[in-house]
Amino acid sequence: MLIGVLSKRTGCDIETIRYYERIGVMPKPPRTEGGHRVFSEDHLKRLTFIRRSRELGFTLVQVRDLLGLVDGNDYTCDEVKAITVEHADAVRQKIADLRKLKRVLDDMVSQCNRGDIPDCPVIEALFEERS
Amino acid sequence: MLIGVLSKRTGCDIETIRYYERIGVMPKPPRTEGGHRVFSEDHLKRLTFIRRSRELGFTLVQVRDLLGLVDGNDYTCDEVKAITVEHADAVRQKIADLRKLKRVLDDMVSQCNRGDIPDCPVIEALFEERS
DNA sequence: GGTAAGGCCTGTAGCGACTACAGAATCAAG
DNA sequence: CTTGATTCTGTAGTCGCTACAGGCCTTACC
Repeated sequence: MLIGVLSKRTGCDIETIRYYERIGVMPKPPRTEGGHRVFSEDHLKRLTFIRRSRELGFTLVQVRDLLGLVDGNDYTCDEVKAITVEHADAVRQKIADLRKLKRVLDDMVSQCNRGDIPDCPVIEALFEERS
Repeated sequence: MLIGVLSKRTGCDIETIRYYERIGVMPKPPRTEGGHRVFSEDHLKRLTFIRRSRELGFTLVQVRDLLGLVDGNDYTCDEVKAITVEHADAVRQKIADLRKLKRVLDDMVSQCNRGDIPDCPVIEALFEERS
């Protein structure tokens, strides 16, 4: 399977696949005589794992860690769980932050009902130091 | 006021202030004979505006747009509102995405109660293609 | 006036996770 | 054998900073 096929089957951009190889999360595949990469089903499986992890917001460092556990083949559920829980916590924190932000933005917008006159309350709010 | 003072009064890192000047969101300040930057209260006001906007998650491009309106001095409330509403929408979308994500992560973790044995359900889930 | 400590300067490179080329080589189909 | 699609390498760009290195300037104290 050439890189274009792998790309289509995983939904992962060709450039990104090559990038993953360059940084070492995907192994270097064998090549044709002309130098084109040839991928196997194992490669597909691994790339799917990476994509899925990224979709779930894991960083590439975390993906590398997870893959390290999988590759070592001696991982325990607890190790994996630890990485996942840590990530879930980070997501929870981010959601909380964004909600706070959203409230402030909505507040600002709600004061904005004066149509086309200047002296916008949003601008004034942005010149304030805190909230 | 030298850059260190401005930094302390705004909470904005010195390197960042210089970066803002480089990309043109902060104006080039006058200098001492020796070449040190000298800032005024206007600079402080502008930097506060930038910081606050960034804290609220506006991109620097949006900040530039907002500043453009302020600088032009002929902005209308509607123009500012449009930028803010657009941003608020993006934040709303991001929150929704993260919540979906969090549910998946929590689901995965909740299946993870087998202590120190291998065969982790999280890993298995990551090898799946969708959810 | 001398000196030492701190602050400031420029320029460059790095982060994360890609994305976007240019210009050349290779492959598959007809 | 030719054509057109695919793939190759290598480099540079994105965003919003951050982190140096190796200097110069300023200020306070003696």
